[in-house]
Amino acid sequence: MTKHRINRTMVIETAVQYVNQHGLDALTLAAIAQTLDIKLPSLYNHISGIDDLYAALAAHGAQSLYRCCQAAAVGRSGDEALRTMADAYRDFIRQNPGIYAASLGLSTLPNPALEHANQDLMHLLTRVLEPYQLSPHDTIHVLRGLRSIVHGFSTLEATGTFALSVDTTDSFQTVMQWFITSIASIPRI
Amino acid sequence: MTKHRINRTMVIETAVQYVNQHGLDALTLAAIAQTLDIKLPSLYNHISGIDDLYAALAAHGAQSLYRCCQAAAVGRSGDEALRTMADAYRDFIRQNPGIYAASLGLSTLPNPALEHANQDLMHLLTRVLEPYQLSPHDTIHVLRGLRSIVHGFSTLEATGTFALSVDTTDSFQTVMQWFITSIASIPRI
DNA sequence: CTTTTTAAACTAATTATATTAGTATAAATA
DNA sequence: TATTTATACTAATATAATTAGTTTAAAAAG
Repeated sequence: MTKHRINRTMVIETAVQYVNQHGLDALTLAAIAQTLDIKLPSLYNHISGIDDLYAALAAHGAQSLYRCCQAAAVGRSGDEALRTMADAYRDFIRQNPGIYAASLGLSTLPNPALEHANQDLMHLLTRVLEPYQLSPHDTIHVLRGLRSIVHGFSTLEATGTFALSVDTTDSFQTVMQWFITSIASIPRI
Repeated sequence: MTKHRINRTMVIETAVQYVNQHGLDALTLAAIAQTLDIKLPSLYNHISGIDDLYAALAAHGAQSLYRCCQAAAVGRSGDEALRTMADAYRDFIRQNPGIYAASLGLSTLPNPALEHANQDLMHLLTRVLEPYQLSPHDTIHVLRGLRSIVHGFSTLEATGTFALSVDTTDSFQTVMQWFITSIASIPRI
């Protein structure tokens, strides 16, 4: 009789698939155990509990999002880089709603891997903003504005807040273009 | 021996206080029952279950938010009205994080009262945008942009995503001013 | 190759939460 | 005053997370 030989990576990968298909709120250890064809308590050989799993999903999500944005920025600069990264960020949320929700890290526990990935993303955005020669102060404002628009638009879109009358991609790109134009008109140092 | 004579309004009000203090995720029927000094199953005389309570909180939150924004717009117009409403929206989220989270209505169940309150808010914003004489199409883009910025900024702020280096109110008002300036520069009909 | 150790599965039991069923009683009404 | 109704209760069930303790297959040591 063969043992299952599950490992931590398999548990997390299974949970990633699960939350993207069924939503973060639907995540239960019972569901993950059943998918892996083991009994629920056996999961505790690989994770220390459901909070550990949440933390792993959060870090995984933030790292995936970072790589996604990084890939979008390769070989581009200025307005075009910002547009492409914004589209990539939104697409990531559309295709990975559960993992993105996890990456917002509702838990109050410290999560170094999550924080590191978030910092990587901030550094990437900061580098893309360099050609605009903004003051450090204005750079922070722009970073916060960018993230607010992309995060806000995508989550409202995901929760079905927007009516169906007008194409959401059209709205998103229009709003992004307004913001990018605003950046260009900020007084330089 | 006196009976407690709880009613539905008291249950919902208790839950409102509770989620704003402890977060939406911490809401349990046991906690509400204990606060009201009754046994848990007695709550079922006033609500049909926890999903009913979630729905009631969502409607309550959206209605409160609407009244908040409405009050902020009284006696103001144009850029000033937009600025004041945006500040009111953000302040509402800061002061009522649990109820705002509930109003985003993660549940997939239909919630007429919630949808009605959301429509009221959209109509209010649409009226405030009238002086800008935008096309219906552009009005939709602006509404979605406004909501994305305010919602996105406030939720990222609430989850502690922003570093502490620069005052968040400064960032918020700066980003809002950029957006309002963008609206003014949209070609008219 | 055999023995020992370790990792990872298991069963069983506990706690917390939501829910339902059925009962008792205070308050409102006829 | 008698009846009805609303609202509280106790008791029991289902699902979920967790812990304790046991078994066994795989890996490592001899």
